Amino acid sequence: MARYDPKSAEPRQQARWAEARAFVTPDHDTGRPKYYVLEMFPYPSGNIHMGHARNYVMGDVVARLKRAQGFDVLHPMGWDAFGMPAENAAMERGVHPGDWTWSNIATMRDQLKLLGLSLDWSREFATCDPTYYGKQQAWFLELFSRGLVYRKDGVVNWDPVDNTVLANEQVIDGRGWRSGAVVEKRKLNQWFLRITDYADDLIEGLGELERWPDKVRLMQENWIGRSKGLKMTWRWIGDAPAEAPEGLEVYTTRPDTLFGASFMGIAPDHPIAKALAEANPEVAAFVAECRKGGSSQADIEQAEKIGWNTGLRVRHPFDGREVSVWIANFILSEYGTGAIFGCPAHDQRDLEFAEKYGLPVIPVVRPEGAGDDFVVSGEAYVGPGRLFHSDFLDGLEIEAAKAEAIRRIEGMGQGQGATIYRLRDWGVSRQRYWGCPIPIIHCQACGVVPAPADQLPVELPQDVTFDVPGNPLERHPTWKHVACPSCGGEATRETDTLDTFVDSSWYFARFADPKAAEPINAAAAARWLPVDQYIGGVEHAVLHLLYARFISRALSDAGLMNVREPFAGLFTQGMVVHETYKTTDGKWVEPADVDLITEGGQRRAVRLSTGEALTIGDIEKMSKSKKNVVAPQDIIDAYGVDAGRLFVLSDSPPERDVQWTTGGVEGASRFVQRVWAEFDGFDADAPADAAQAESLVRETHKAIKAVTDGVQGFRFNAAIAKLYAFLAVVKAHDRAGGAARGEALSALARLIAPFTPHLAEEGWARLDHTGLILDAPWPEYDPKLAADDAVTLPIQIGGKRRSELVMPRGADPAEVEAAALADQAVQAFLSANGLSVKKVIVVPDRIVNLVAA
RNA sequence: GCGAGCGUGGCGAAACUGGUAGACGCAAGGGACUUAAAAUCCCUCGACCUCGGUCAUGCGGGUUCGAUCCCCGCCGCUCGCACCA
Repeated sequence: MARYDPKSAEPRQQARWAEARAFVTPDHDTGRPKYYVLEMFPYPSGNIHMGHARNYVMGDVVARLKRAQGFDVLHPMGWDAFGMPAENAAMERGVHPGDWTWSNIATMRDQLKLLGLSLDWSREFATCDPTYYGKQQAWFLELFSRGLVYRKDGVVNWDPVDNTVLANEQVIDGRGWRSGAVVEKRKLNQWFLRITDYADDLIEGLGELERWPDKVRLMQENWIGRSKGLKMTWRWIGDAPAEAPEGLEVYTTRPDTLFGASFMGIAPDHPIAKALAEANPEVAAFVAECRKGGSSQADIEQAEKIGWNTGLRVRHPFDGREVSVWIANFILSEYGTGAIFGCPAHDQRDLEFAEKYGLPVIPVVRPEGAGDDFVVSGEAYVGPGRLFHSDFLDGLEIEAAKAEAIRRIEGMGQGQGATIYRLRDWGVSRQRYWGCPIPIIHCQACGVVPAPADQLPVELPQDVTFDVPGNPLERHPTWKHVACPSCGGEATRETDTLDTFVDSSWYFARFADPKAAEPINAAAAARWLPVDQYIGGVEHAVLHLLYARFISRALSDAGLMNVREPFAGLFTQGMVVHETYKTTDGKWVEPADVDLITEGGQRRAVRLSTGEALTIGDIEKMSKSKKNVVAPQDIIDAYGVDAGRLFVLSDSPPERDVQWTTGGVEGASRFVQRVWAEFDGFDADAPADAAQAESLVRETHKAIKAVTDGVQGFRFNAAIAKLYAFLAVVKAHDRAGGAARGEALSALARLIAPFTPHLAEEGWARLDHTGLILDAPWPEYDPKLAADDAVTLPIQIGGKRRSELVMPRGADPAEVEAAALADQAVQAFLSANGLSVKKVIVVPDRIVNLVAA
């Protein structure tokens, strides 16, 4: 009996699949139901790492299961190939971004193929290919013609390291999501996509996404940040500032507290504040003071509220009081109208401000039971209650008071109920070379002119230089100079390129027919979309996943697509993490150079190359900087890809991080060997022991049920545990005979196939099945065959297990009760403790509980 | 601060709708085979003790015949958002 040799088996089976073109998805409708499995496509950084491997193996398990269950499965792969790292490589090494990217793709494609994934490589594309981004330009212009693309001067997030603009979604804790540099504010003329037009629709759509994690839906909802309130104007007392002749417009979600207003606040960069600053150096100095202080967590918590009394005054719309207008550092110009009315009694920030500047604090909502003497200090009252000190609102509950206040203000013509959003339009201009050129031409005479359809794709020039900072397209000698398509005069191309998140916001639709002349082949998209199961990291919860939902809506409204929700099911997988090791002088050491020793319950680490003792550090995401990386290639060389595939899924639930350990993958490898030993030792003519045969059939069907449920429910770790247990059962039934064992092994081969496809094929062939296990149907569960004749019922007394009872399945509860009461151990326990049975609970085929006293 | 999630052996974790807590794997210990080691196979493995029990799913309460699971209040960790009016 030979050991299983993955080194020969895995290439052999991969060659069989390739020869059969097994994963090429048919373009025509076969009458079978469709299933579209997609993993977030990779950025071609250079190498496939363990995180990629786990992600793609998960998708592969789903793809292989669905295929066996009779679906036509679309499972494509491509490359999110534009982006900064290619330009960094160009700057550091003088290599062209395109050459660097395509060479990485070639490497990673080969690495990916070693994983034995059931991918349809015939549909592969890279977003940096003009045949892809040209189509993107086509739909971009369609959205432009529909008014969803526009240009405006705006304050943007500027990443000083990457020298480019970032979308709000790409700024994390005040830093660039890629570079980690502190983001600056800059004023630039930028292209925007009107995602805010879809704010409501994007929120409504979340409700239907039942197969999305609640967490992601909630994150998107919070990101869009819809709030309902009142936009109203406060009329000036005295001369009106030129910037706001009608009055000061504010937004509030608490119109019920209007009678508690004690000051007005405007943002330091509100137009009125700006005008005042220009006229008065003292105001300018104050405004500059406000800009200090970062946006990190600590900065905000420590930042003191500061204000400047402008001397401007407005009149309260209800009681006619005079209210002074302050510039305040805690008011955001980008949210609402950039101005508020301050109600210190019921807003913590307003309270801190009012207490600092000695402004009145007027409570207007009091909790149940509080009297007219209810006062607020130190902590604003934000709980429920009824209105008081509020004239016509007195006695109303908060919601009713809000409605009444809005009705009155509307009646006075000083405002109306309004819904506002935190979501901003998506700034897509990037001052970079390695991206999709924005297909726009600027003409002195005609203004902004779209590139004509017959000039698409607007291709990137090849001859560019990276020896100086800035945008190579901008300084290219000829590229941007073109004739205006409209008047024929001298004109220049837009030199900004699109945010790479635009590239990934529609690629899933392109996979339906990647060679189509139009951006999206309507018939193919109708067949395949939406993606039935999408798998990727949770880090894209409000980036890629929100953009893709928006673009799908926009393209659908433009008639280019037919699915508004692109991803019917979403799964966010955890990372691969690994222990870290450090020398005493603080240098990281890679796991391959570490020996782990357990002595007297203590684990310690020793460096293999030098023998020195190492410190065992935290378990962290695999990263080059911490050197805690294990390359998929090395695992494949040492254990075979099936063992690696099995281990990344076996040790933790897929949504959680999995800790890579050598011991763990060795265990998986042992399992592979043991499974092979069972296949290899199979004798179809072995005589059968009837009882064992019957028992094995039962166990086989139980395993089919458990594994199928586990895989379908994304509980891969539990499914694999059942497979381990089933193998032990098969081994134990060594006298079950050729027929029963043949069936059990056939089921085992098919059940492990999604996880260890190469081993499964080898076993399938050894069991004398013809053809590929890929084409074999998923084993069918028969509940009748899985049912035990007898069940073991625990007997509890007062909720604690005291004995057990073996009864026929479906036994009459009265009989079970009688048998439980007659049980010797039960009788002994009762008499020893002087108890008698007061009540008997029988849960059929599960448990018996005796209530005794 | 707001929102969400999670706390189970030495470790990763199971337990599908409230019904025998700890499946499966790792580590550890013992044994078989071997001149020896590796590999492989078998056994043990939550804690405590009088070996029959007692206590155990972060802590304290509650509901229930019965709670890892449901409810209330704490504590801890992780993630997301954050001066959003």
